[in-house]
Amino acid sequence: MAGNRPSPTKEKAVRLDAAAWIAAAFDVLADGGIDAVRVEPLAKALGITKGSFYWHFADRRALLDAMLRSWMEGRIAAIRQQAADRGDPAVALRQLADLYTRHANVRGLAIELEIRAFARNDAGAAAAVRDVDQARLQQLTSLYIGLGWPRAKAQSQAVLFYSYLFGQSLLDPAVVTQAARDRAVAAMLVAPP
Amino acid sequence: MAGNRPSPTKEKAVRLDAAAWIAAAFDVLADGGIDAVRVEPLAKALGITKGSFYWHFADRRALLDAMLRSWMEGRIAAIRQQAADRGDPAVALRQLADLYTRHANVRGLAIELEIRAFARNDAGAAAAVRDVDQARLQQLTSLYIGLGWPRAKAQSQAVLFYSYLFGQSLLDPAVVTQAARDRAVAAMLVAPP
DNA sequence: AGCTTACCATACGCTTGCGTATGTTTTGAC
DNA sequence: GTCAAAACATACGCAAGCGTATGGTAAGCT
Repeated sequence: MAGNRPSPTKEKAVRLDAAAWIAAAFDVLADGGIDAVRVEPLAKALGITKGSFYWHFADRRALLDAMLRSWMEGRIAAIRQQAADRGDPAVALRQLADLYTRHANVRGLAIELEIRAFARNDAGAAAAVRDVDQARLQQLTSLYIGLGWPRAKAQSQAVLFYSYLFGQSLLDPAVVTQAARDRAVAAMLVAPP
Repeated sequence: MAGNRPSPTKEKAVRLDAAAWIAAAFDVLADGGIDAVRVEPLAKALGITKGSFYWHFADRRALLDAMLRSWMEGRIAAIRQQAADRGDPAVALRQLADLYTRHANVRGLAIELEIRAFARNDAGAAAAVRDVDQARLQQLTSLYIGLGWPRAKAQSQAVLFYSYLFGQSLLDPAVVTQAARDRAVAAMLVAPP
């Protein structure tokens, strides 16, 4: 026949690797949740068939595990990155608070929340979340210690800070004013006792 | 044949109503998430066929909506109940904190978290969650006002308190000591400024 | 050029779950 | 007891997705 060549417009017959599948999977995860990341719809979204998928992955579970590993390593790398920067602990805490309370990084937050939802019913996801939480809480604790807090209180304050950021991200933006959010953050960034 | 009467042991051919279906649906919701509440498995768990289900409900969505309505009305009724009690605001806050941070009401918390996860991808669920949050935040604000806080600070403190409870409930119990949780709660129950 | 390997397409069988259609049985009113 | 309505059973068609099997094509090596 005539017009049925592999690239009708401009796509030059892209060959995909596992990373491309994972990236696409994170896209549908961000809006749709873990149950939306299915291989056939994913293949359709990528303009390819699932023959490719089962070349790169053993099965659907392998993709999910790869996503969890990728997410975990990314988060922990980000922490090490930030820990290495060694700026003022106060501004570091404020930056973190702003990142989560002022709707920057919407996609990252969506992914995080979906993974946490997944973790409620999946041991592997729960392990990944646990490790990330542990690393972040350690980081936050050391920040509070850097501000002059005694160890025990720095730890509980880190728990408070961290828990608040996630809890608040679960609330509908309409029910809480930005001013209330800011005051709540300010209440957690008080001077050490 | 011989032993094939409708009730082999003691079940006396229970007739179900919509409420029974909803109750069973909350059970599988609590562990399994919203995608686990499917009509055929639900029927099997109830020892009945889906012929019953489609008598009581138009379709699966109708069940989900009924669950959301039931959950929302229950939560708001609980708030009114507690608001009517009119005890000491301090003990009321402490009771709430204990309820969420000391693993009482595991099932209720699981349901709540799953509904919140559902709300991320469903407008109806989001509306229910929003209404409940609004009512609870109002209640918490009035409690803080009862403690002597000025209105604006009472509001942001309520946001802090409420967000913390949920954020902390997302954390793996293993990464946070109970002592840290208790200290975090204590930090939110300080005297008014 | 020929061969191999990586990557993708196609086609199939299978399971799960939705919703519908059409029987049966149970229950309460009379 | 009769009858109508309520509650459930049974059986079907259908679609979505998983995983497999197998064939085809493009790249690189030699």
